[in-house]
Amino acid sequence: MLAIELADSGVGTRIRALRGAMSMSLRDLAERSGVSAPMLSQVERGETSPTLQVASRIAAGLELRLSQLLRLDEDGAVTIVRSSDRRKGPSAAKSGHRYEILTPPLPGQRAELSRHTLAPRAVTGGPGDPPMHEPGSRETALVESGSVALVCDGERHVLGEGDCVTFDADLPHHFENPADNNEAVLLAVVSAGLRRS
Amino acid sequence: MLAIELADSGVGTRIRALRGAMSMSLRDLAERSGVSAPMLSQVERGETSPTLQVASRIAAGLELRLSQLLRLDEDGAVTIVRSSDRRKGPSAAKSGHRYEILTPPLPGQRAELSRHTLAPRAVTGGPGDPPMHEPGSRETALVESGSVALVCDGERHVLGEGDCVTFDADLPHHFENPADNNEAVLLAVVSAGLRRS
DNA sequence: TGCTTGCGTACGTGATAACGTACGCTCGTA
DNA sequence: TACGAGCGTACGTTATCACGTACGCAAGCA
Repeated sequence: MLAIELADSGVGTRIRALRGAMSMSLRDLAERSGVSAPMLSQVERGETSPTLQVASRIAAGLELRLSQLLRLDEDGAVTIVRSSDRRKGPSAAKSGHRYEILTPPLPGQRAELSRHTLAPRAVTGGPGDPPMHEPGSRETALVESGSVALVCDGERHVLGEGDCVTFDADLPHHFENPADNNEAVLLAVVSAGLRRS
Repeated sequence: MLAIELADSGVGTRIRALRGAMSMSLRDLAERSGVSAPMLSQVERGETSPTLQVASRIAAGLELRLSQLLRLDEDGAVTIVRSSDRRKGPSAAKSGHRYEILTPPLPGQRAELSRHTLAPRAVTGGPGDPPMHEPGSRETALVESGSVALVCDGERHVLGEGDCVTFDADLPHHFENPADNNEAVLLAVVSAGLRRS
């Protein structure tokens, strides 16, 4: 009816380009994929939206996984967060702890990278800080400069510049800067726990 | 007819799991996605193979891109190219690229942190470098010092010091140091694709 | 010119995807 | 027990996907 360009998500154009790049005819790809040549033609021109079944077969004929084929036409495969354009935590007015999140706020993001700066004697875990982590998540922290103490589940571990620590992020924990004069900077990677089914 | 399990690529099961994780009913997702509840039910049970159109709408209702949704069920079937067994990469004798892996080789580790150093004009992806990443994985790179160009899926992105980029790590990609004089250092976080539940 | 070979696309038919409606089911609640 | 309210699924109809066939077209060769 009104399906003027509903199906045109760009996949068709991409398929045609890939097929051309492999110098295959519609019938060639038809034989490889098990999808009829007229069907391929319609899909390539965006006149119809194939089912996942046939789309998967088409991708296979192009020696791709369907997700790979589709991803080519989805923006967001590459996301750049400029140093000037960061999500920042609250300023370190009182706590002496400030941080910025380096990874974009995309769904499907499974690891979050953040940089934390601790003033002398400052401690993470103040009000406004990310309170806790999802069960099953793990955290890796790399000391960029200065010195940092990790207090995790009651135990205290002192880390020097360049040291790297990995621990279960769903345990109660916080970082401290034990120095009296020097700022400390650390990078934290929090990887989410696996989803339950 | 014979369509016993033709449509069962597992995506239905995955949709049902994701919907449950968000504690949504079929009608909830129906409203969000614009796909009827009975249709969703059939898709979830693998009784029918949705078109790319509706599959895309379903993914949107789950706040995912279709490629992300599909990728979750494809990783199990694919051969895994392990990045590296050793903790340290080869010395940068010729390529001008050396790296070290900062995270421990523990089972259950879902994010790997590594630091890469690129000599002037050096390029990653040489022989001995980790060739590619597991399907479904994503990579985040932070430029510690110098300047770096990311070439991902044919497109080139130039990053300055402090910039951070996130992209699908199973796309063909490599880093270059475009400078003639200065070394470049970058941190890379590779988060593995989700495994089957 | 005429024939052949290959390309991509219009056509008509059967299969099926997608919809709206309505049913059976398990809960809390009166 | 009765009764909504919520869930997921069976049913029948319509839209359309997917196929096989057949057509128009351009290029290579007698």
